Amino acid sequence: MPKQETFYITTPIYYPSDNLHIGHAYCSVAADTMARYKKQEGRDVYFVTGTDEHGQKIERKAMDKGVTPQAYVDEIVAGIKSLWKLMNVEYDDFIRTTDQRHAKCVQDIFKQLYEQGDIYKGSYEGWYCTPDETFFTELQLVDGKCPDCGRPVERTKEEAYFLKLSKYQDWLIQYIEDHPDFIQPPSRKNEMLNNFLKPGLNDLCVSRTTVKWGIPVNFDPAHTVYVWVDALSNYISVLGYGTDDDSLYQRYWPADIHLVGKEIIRFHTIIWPIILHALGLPQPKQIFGHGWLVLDGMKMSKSLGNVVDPVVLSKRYSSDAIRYFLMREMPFGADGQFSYEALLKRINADLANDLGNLVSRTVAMVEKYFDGVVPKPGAYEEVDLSLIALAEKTPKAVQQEMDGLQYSAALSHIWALIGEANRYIDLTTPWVLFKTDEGKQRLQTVLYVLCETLRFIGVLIAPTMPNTPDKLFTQLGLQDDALKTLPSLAAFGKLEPGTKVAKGEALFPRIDVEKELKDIIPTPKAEPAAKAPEAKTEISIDDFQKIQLCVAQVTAAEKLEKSDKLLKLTLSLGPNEPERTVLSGIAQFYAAEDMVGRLVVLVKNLKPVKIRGVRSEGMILCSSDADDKVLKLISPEAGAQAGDTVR
RNA sequence: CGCGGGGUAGAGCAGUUUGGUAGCUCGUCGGGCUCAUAACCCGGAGGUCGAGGGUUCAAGUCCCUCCCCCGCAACCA
Repeated sequence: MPKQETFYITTPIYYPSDNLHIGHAYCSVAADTMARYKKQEGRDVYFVTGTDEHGQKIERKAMDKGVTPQAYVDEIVAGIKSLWKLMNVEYDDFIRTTDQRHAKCVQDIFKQLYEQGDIYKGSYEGWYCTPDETFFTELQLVDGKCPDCGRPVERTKEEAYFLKLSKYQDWLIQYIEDHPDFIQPPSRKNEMLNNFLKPGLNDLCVSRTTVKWGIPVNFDPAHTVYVWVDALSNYISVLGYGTDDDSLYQRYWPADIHLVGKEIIRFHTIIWPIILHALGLPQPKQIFGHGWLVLDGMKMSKSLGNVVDPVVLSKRYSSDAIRYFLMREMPFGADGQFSYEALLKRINADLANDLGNLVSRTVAMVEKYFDGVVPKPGAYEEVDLSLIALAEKTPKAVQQEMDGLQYSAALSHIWALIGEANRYIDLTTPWVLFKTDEGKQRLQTVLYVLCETLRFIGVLIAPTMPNTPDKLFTQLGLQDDALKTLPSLAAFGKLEPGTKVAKGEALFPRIDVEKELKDIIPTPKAEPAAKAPEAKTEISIDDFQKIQLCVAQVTAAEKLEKSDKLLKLTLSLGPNEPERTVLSGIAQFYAAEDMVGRLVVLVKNLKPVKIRGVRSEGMILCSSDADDKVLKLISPEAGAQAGDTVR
């Protein structure tokens, strides 16, 4: 038997500090769809996903919850695995960075790089936040303070290991330029070259002594392997690289595609190739940076509270519908809008009306006109041949788009065929044919052509929608698995006449969009606390006392660059408290210079947020009219002192 | 002058590499059909392709200038 051509595809390993959102699902569904497609083509496919479980953030989250980091991630990972099951993401292996096999591999890689001089011991100079036990670079600081807690930081040195990125920089530039497909889409390539590679690489700090939740450096246990050497190595540790049995590594490496989000393409196209090159290993064939699903123009993130839960959606509308939407709605590689309205309209228009209804009307006619038996076709006429020709060329068109990871374009070819099939019914008017004997003869051919076209469609949608083809084939009465394969689409007409169809439930029931939007938009997870209290909602004095208000004096003010509305204010809270920085959206009403010296009312214990890179520690009170057109500062009368309590 | 991406009908997008009547989906308006999931099919309306200048017989597409939006350094796909 000839050796099958292999295909190795990966998703990033996700960071399980929290449950995943629809954006993660987007990436995994894309990888899964490609894996299924390549399997259909007959390739020997290996598809890997996993989780990147180390680091301080998880350490802290676990501590807050009062559990061990391992227990914490175990629970999240269980949720992630059940999500993939729900969404039919069928991976061959799931790698966790806390797996023994992974840790061993990382330690070996680290050691080898150290021994050959690509990793060296140096010192990491940075800013240290003592209460948080965290290092930050100059750039990470916000106003010279800790970006996490806002407290002052001190300049400190920490002993650390470094990876010599600089040594390989010229090689990498050359490699990227010699391999135009290495980084996809091409815009990402330009970004990497111009922004990072050409200005020059700094050596990368790859160990920490302050973070304990990680893989220890085995020859220097005070150190923990930090981030990227740990995370990126998963792509080969999962294949058993460096172990006694590295058969998977031998079989599948180099990867055909690393699918990653655009925010981490940098690490995958700079650090990872350099690690591999230093180890003397071949490069992955392609790194594809896809875009983001954005919600109202905003990136989806937990902190913004605008995440969309794929579990809720999949359970409510079926995972096939969600998968279809994700792959169809936006071109892969670019950002795309997510909205519930777009989702529901897609489901109705494409899945219920076009596909579902086509199946429904075809099967219904076979039942009505031929007692449910797929008829035997006669001679094809022009109208038949034109649909047949389209059906026959669609697999090829789909293949071309899939090879370029253009999922949306691939699906639109399939839907063009669905559209033509619907049109074909109108052109041939089966209900008229049925009225005469001559017409009935002709009707046999028409319905056969439709049934066979449905077989084509069922096979073609399978990678994107794994559950639907079986339902479709069952209705068609198609049993023979050999007719459910991609190669079986080589020629039209393989469907055996004589099989019995069975009309079943609607493949995709129509959704009442307006009603549904009302039900789903205030998502189950929406936080009522985020809303301003209604006028009639009464609160107790205890509730009110949770809000600490105080008088503050503006000591400095400036307009925030690139912002129409924001002023950056520095506030004094009296001699005993540190100054605060607060952003306020009043620039259209107050000039920065007029603010200095004013007394304002500050919400003191508001959770700090980072806005446009600046940390805002509180909020100052204003009155506003109904449309927020007129804002007026609330100021205490003369005589109040900065730091006074307001109640 | 930091870098990259984007600005095309009410909404969401394709088209820009290789200049040649501006296209798709949804929505909207009108018609057809009755096999079907109030579905399907046909047709119409709706765009100074961000602004200005240039090259050309011809520019959404090439060149120049400008404006606006988004992202950009370390564990957010």
